[in-house]
Amino acid sequence: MPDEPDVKLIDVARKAGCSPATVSRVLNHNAKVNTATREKVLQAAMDLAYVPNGSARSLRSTKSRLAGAVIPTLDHAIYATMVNSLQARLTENGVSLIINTSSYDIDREYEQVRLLVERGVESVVLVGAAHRRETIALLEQRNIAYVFTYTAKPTDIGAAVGFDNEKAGRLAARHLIDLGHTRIAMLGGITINNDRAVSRRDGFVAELRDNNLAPLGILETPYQADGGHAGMKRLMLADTPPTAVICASDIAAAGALKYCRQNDIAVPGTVSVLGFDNLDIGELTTPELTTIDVPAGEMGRIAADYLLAPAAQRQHMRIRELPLRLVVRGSTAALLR
Amino acid sequence: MPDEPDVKLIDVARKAGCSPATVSRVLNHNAKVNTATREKVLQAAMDLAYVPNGSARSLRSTKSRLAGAVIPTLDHAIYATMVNSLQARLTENGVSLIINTSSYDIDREYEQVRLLVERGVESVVLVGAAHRRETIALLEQRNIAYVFTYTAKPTDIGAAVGFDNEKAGRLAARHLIDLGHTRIAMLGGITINNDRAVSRRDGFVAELRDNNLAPLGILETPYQADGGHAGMKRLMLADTPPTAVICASDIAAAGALKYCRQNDIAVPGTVSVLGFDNLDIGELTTPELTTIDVPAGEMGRIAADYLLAPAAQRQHMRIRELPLRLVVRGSTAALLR
DNA sequence: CTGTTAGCGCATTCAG
DNA sequence: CTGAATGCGCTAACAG
Repeated sequence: MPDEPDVKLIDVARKAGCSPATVSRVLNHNAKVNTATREKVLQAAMDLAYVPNGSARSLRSTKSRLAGAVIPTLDHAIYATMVNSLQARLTENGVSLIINTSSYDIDREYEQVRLLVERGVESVVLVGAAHRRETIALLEQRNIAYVFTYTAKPTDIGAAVGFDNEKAGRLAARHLIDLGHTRIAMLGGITINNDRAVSRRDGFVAELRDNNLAPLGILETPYQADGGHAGMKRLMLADTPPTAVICASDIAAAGALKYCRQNDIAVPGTVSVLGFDNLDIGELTTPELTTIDVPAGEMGRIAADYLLAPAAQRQHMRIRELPLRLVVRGSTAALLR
Repeated sequence: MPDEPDVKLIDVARKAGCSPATVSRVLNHNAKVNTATREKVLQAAMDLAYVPNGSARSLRSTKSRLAGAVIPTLDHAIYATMVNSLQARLTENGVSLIINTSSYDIDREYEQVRLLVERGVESVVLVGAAHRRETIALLEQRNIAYVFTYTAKPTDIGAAVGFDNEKAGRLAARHLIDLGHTRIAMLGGITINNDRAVSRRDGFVAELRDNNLAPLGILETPYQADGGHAGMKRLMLADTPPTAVICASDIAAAGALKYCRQNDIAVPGTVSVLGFDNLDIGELTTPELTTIDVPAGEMGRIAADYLLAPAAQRQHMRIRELPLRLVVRGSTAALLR
């Protein structure tokens, strides 16, 4: 099946016996076109298996129906889930999504955004509130809509949909304090270039301080089971081991749990473990994980709605703080005396 | 910062004191250009923060540097991981990736592919070997490179990178047979529109038959923990419960494990449980999961390499069957008599 | 309601 | 090595 010369709009016009403009009208903004000719055009397009040329279309109309997302990685469910719903919502509205990953590196993020701009995206989804000046400047200058996710902290100009990471850190600490713990450690995320991890840590520390407590230790660990495992080991072998540990993610928490199981450390008897994200895995470990729910899917959906909204309406949608929810399961318990 | 009128190639030319053609040459195929003027052009482009217009570029050159992927969902690590490495490899080579999801529906898949064609993608990644005729015809007709993943079964014309799903089914069965099991059930994936689940089931049944065994039951379950939980329940409450169960994925297997734990059914003492995919979660359950490794990341990388290769070379890369690996951990054991 | 005209921004001929 | 000219396929004005 050799490639027949691509059929274009003008071929459809010829076959339908009308002008290219009319074909364009039928295929697009549905401006008033006689029903009879409309049918003929549609028929002709069908017969010829016509597929419009998006490049030509964008070039002429300066509308690309393209959006971009730059996320740290797709290899973590919390981002994959967000992108999944973002993509679904955008596609429902005829917008295609280009995805790029930054590996948590804001310089790479900038490069990727540049690429997206080059591709002609009309909107961009970013993660977090910390970005290079150039990134934002570029977006502003090209008049591209953008929104930050996983944060509720917009810049002067940017919008945000997500949650307050500091509150998240406080919420976690609060839960453990309420259970009577005083020796609380954190197995936090890597804070370099990750403003969300920073805020959560700060919130955690602040909440302890407000209760005249100090963290027993703050370790940073990648969002992986191994990291949680190794971190828990360090924590539990210390002179003064914690009675409660806040983990950067459910994955890390599951790794921490594994360390405890392997070493006959009772959870939550000896040490309480708190996860973060509310991933599926939290219900599959033994004990099941107490965690903080991150509404990833909803974030994707809302981000899409924001970007799809007419520019005028966007003003009123600039901050969308989603509620944080503590999910209490079996891995945390009151401190035994 | 109001939107200054977008700077275009001709502006760069003016600023650099040369013709647009020269600027184009500098920015692209690096055809011989005097080093001095090249520098001036680069400088001017920098100063003006010039970003080329991709649409115009593609329209003129008929090269879009765009690829597309249509996968069932991003909400399952096995696909997200593949896409993650696919994207990384493509980006390294200046190709952007548009992602669409089909929800395991080949009619939707066709729609998405059409959209991708419209966007001008030069190559497409699909999952599995079962697709609508129209999908393949469209790709062939437009001369778009495409590759199937998670399968080693190419069509007459399409390429494939993945593994033999029937072998996977057989491998799973083999492991349990070797352990002395005869009452073996399957908690398989939904087979509608999923040729891979079909093949794995067929391989499973075939291997049993080759050993004069018949499956004790085959249930279909979505790739979720709940499904595994519910399926395991049905299986274990049957008149003749199995002594070994093959699950569609590690997620389902983890759900099955949970059911057993809740009901004091010993794993692997009373029943062995075999997972599939080798996700992180497999090392975090109790017991840890015996599973079959699916090289998702490698698939993405290889698929990218295939699509990036010059058309001539692709002929020699059409099938790439990756090895399947049984990962034995604690959830399977020899049958006790 | 429909056709005609004129580019969108760029890469590619073809001459110099 | 460089410039001038010519559309890529389509849609937005403007007439009719």
